[in-house]
Amino acid sequence: MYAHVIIDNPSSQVDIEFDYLIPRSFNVLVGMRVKVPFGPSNKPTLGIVLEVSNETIYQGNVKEILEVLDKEPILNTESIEIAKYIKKETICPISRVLNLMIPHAKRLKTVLYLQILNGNNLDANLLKEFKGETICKYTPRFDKYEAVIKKAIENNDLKIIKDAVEKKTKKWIKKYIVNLEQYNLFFDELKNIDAKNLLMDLKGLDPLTIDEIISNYGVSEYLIKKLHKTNYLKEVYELSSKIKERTLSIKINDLPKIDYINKYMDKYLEFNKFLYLCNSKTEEQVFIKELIDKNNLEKKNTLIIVPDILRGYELYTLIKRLFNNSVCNLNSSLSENEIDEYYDLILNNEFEIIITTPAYSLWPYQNIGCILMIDQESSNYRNDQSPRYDLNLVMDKIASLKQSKLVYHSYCPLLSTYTLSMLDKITLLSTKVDLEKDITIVNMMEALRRNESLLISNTLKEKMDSVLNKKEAVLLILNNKGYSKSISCRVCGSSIDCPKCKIPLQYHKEKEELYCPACYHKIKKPNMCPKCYSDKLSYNGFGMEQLSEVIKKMYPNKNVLTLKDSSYLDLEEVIYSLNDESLDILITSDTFSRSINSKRLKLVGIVNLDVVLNTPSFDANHQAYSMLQHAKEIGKDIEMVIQTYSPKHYVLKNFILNNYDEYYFVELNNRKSLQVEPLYEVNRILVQADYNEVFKVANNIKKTILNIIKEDIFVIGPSYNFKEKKVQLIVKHKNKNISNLYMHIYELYQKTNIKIIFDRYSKNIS
DNA sequence: AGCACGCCGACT
DNA sequence: GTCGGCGTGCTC
Repeated sequence: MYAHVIIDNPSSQVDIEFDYLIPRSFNVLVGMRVKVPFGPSNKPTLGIVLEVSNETIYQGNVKEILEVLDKEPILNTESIEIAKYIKKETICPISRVLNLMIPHAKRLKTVLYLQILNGNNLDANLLKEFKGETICKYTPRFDKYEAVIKKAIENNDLKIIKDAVEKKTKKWIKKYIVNLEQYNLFFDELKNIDAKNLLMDLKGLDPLTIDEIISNYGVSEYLIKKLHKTNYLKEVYELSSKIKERTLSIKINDLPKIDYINKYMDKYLEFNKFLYLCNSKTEEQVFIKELIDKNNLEKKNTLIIVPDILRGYELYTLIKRLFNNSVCNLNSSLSENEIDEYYDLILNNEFEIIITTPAYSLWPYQNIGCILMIDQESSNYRNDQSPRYDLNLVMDKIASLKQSKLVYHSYCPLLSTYTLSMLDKITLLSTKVDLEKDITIVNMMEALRRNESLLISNTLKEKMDSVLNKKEAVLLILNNKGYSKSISCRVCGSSIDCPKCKIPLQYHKEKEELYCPACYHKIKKPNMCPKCYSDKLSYNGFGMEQLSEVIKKMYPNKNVLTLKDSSYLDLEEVIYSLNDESLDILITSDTFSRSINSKRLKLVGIVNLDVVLNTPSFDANHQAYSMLQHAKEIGKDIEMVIQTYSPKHYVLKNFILNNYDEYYFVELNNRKSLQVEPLYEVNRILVQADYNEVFKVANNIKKTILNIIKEDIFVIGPSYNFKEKKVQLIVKHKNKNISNLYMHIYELYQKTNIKIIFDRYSKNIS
C-alpha cells in the first residue's frame, strides 16, 4: 500500500504529493501525520497523508514511511477538501494551508545526534562525552569540539544523524490517592492517629498533590511519603494542564428582550446564510445569546470568529457569564502548549462554543451548527501572508461543506456582502433603530485658523473638562502607535525613509527608535538629517505617544492610560481601572477601542478622522465609516467629538444621519469609477526572479492573461514593488474562474527558480 | 526549503 | 593537489 503524502515544506517546488510505501505493520489512514525520509540525505521530515491507495505512478525508488505519529487521523476528509479548496482559491502550496489546520506543536523539529563509527581514532576528550554510548545527542557542550568533529566526520570515524521529533513537552504531576485495598484490610494496624485521620479524610477524594495535602490537612511531607511506602497511599500521575482561565472584569447587565431579535431567530431556523446588521452593543449581546440558545437546542456547537484578540476576550467573558456550556477562547497570545492542548480537546469535541481569531479558524471543528463572523468587514479577515485568503469566502465554503449556518455580523458590512443581501443570495437581518447620539464635528481647518492645538481642539477640550469634572471617563482614538508619523528635515525638506521600502519611518519616542510601518525595520533615531546634516528636524503627523504627552500636560491630576497592544493583561487593566474609577482618559487605536465598552465612558474623541480617510487603500472610506460606527457603541449615552479637516465628507454625513444605504450607493459609485471591489476583483501578482529576467517573466505572464481573458480586464504593470522587493502586476477583472488560469501559471513556474505569488484578496492596493 | 553535487578560482 | 564559495537541480 502507498501513502500519498504532502511534505511539511512551504516551497512551491515540493508542492506535490509524494508516494511512500506503508510497511505491513503500520496503520496509516488519511489525515494522519507520518515521519518520512526526504531528499538525498533521507532527512526525517513531517508529512500529512492525503490519500492511501494500492498503486503509485512514481517511476523511481519509493521509500518507506519511518513512523506513524497519530493513532487517529487529526484531519478528516472534509478538512482536506477545504485545504484543497483554499489552495485552488488562493494559488498557494497546500502545506501552507495544512499548517493552519494543525497547531505548531504538532509539527516536528530537527534534532542532531552524533554516532561513533570508529572510536579508536577519536579525540579522547570527545570520546569521554559519549559516556560509553555510541550515539549521543548533539548538545551545546559539543560546540567546543567543532573542529575535531569536522575532521572525524571526514575520516569516517563519526557521523551526524538527523532526526525529527515532536515539539511538545508533556508535564506530568505526581498526586496521591488512598489505596482502598490496603485501607480496607489493614487500617486497624496503623498506630499513628495523624495517619489514621489523614487516610479517613482523603478516602474517596480525587488525587491530590503533596503540596495540596500538606496545606489542606496540616500533615508533614514525611507522613505522606511513609504512607506511600507502606502502600496506604498510591501515586498517580496526571497530565498537568497548561490552560489558564482568562476572563475580564466586565459587568454584564441583565439583557433586555428585543422583539425583532426573536423574529430574526424565526428566520434563522428557515434560512442558511445571513447578514446581521447590528445597531448596538446590547443588541449584539442579545443576538449572540439567542443564537447560541438555538444551537444548544439542536445540540450543535457554535463557532464564533473574532477579528482580534481583545474582541475574543470581550465575547468570551460575556458567554462565560451567560451559559454553562463549555467555552474556549483561542488566540495567538496563548502559549504553544496551551494551543496544542486545546487542539486535542477539540479533536475530542469537548467544546460547545468556540471563540477564535482567524489564526485557528480552520481547525477541524466538529458538529458546528453555526459559524458567526463578528465584524465581518474587518481587514483582519484577509490574510496578507500565504495562504492569502479572504476568510469571509472561506467560511462560506466551510459552512456549506459542514452544512452549518453562516452569520456575518457587522455594524458596517462589506459592500460585496450587502450587495448579496440585496440580491437575496443571503438573508438580511436588519432593523433600523435611530439611537439618539450627541455628535459634534470639529472643523480642524477653522481650529488651525484660530490657532488652537491641532491635537485637542478647544471644543474637544471643553467637552473633556465637563466629563472629567463629573468623574466620568474619556476615550480618545488615534490610529498611530508612535510619536510622529514621520520625521523630515526643515532645511532640505527630505524625510527619513526606510532603506528597503522607501517610505517614511515612524518615530517612537519611548525607545528613541524609528520604525518602518511596512517591514518593521528599525533604526536608532538620528540627531541630524542624514542628507544635509542639519539638526533642524520636524515631527509630522501625530501619534499616540505624542497625544499622551500632551494630555498628561493638559491634565496633570488625571490618570491617563495608553492601550497599544492586544494583550489580555493590558485590556484587563483598562477594564478594571475603568470600573474602579481610577482611569480618567484612555488613548487607543480604532481596533482596540472596539473591544471596550464601559458605562463610565461618556465621551469619545476621534482625534483625527483624516488619518483613516487618507489611508492609501481602496476601502479607506469604509474603514472610516466602520470606525465611527464602532466608536459610538463604546459607552451608553456617549457623546462623540470628531475632529477632521474634511467635515463635509459623505462618510461623515451619512454616519450622522445613520444612513448606511445612502453611504452604500455613493461608495459603490466611487468604486465603480475606480474599477475596484466589489465591481472588479483586484489581484496582485508578484514575481521574484533573477534581475535580468524578472521583467521579462512578468511581461510574459501579462501576455498570457490578456490572451486568455479578453473582456473586462486591465493588467497594470509590471512595476517594481519596493516593499515586497518583487516585480508586481495588478490585474483588475470580473472573471469568476480566474483561479484556473492563475493555477496554470503557478504550475508552469512551480519547478523553476522563479517565484510567483498570487494575491487575490489584497488589502494593500489603492 | 534544504541538501548534494559540480564547476571554478585561490591558496598550499 | 586541495579547499571552499556559490550556482543549479532534485526531493516519492
